[in-house]
Amino acid sequence: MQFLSLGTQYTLTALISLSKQGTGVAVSASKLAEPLNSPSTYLSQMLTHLIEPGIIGTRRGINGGVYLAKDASEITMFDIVTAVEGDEFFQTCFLGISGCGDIEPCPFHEEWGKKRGKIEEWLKSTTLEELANDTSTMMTDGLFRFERRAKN
Amino acid sequence: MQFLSLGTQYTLTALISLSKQGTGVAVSASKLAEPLNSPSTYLSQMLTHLIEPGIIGTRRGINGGVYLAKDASEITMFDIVTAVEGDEFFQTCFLGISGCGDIEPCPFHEEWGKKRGKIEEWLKSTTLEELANDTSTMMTDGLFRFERRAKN
DNA sequence: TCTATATCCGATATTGATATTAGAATATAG
DNA sequence: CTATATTCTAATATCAATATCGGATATAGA
Repeated sequence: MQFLSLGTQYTLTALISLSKQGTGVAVSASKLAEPLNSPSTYLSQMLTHLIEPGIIGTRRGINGGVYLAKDASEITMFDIVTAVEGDEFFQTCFLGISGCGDIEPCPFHEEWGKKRGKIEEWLKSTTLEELANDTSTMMTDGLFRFERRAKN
Repeated sequence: MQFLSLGTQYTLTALISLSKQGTGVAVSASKLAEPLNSPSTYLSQMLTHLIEPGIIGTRRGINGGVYLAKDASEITMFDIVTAVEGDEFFQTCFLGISGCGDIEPCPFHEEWGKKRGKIEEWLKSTTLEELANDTSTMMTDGLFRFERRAKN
C-alpha cells in the first residue's frame, strides 16, 4: 500500500526542481533525472503525460528539454498527480462496492469521503511554487536520494 | 491509485459479515465468498493472514470454517488492514525519499504526516463491532456487489 | 546544409503484486 | 472407519507497473 506510485514520485520531485528555474526555462530530462537515480528515458516518459494538460512544454534539440508551461503558482499537486495517475482514487468506494453512493452507502462511505476530501483539498490548494519555496526542507540542496522499494 | 487492494477489500467485507454471527461461530470461506464474486480459495488465502495475529481461528472438516477469535469490539480496522497489507503506508515518505524524517523533511513531510495520522487514528478507533452494527448501510441486506477493476 | 543533441513514440522486456488453481492434509460426523 | 467438508500450501497464471530500447523527428549552431 503506497499513496503515490514510483513514477509519480519521480515526476513530482522533478517538477519541484524544474520550477526553481522559473517558467519557460528548459531543462533536459537527463539533468532532472540525475538525482532521482532513475533512467532519464523513464522520467521523460512520465513527463509526457503533463504535456496535454498544459502543465509543461518541451523543446527538442540542443538546449532543449522540459519547461513549465505556466507559472508555478498556477500548478497544483492535484493537477500533477491526476495527470499521471488519473482520479480513480477520488471516485471509487473504499470497499470497492459498485453500488456504493450517498443513497446506498457502504459502512465507510461517509467517513472515508471526509478524509479523502481533506486530501483532495490539500492537493488542490498546494502549488508548485509553495513547494519550491519551502526552504525548510532537504529539497533546497538536492540532499535527497531515492532507493528502490524493498523486495519480497 | 487505490487505498486498499482487492484482497483487503474482500477480507474486510467478509469479516463484517462474519462478525454478525458473533464470536466463535464458524462460517465457511465459500459462504463468505459468495456475495463477493470471488473464488472462495482466494478469500481463504487472504484470511490465513489473520490467524497468526489472533484475529480469527479456523476449524477444518464438516461444519468447520472461520470464526472470530475475539470479540468484534476488540478488532479494529487497523488490525485487519495491516495484517493483510503490512504497515508500509504508515511508515514511508510521501515522495519515497529515504533520508526523509523530522530532521531532514521533504516538502510534504509535515502535512502528509498529519493527514496520514488522521487516517491511522480512524482505522485504529473503528471496530468491527461498529461496522457490523451500522444499520444505515447496504451491508445489512447483503445488497452489495463487487466488480472487477476496469482494464486498460 | 550537416551534425550533435534532444524529445517523442511505440514496442518490448522485466518484475512484482495480485489472483487462481489444484491437490494434500486434516478434522468431524455418523 | 470412512466419507466428506473444509482449510492449508505451493505452484502457477495473469496483469499492471516499471524500466529499457531504437528509430523518427525536431532544433540549434557550425
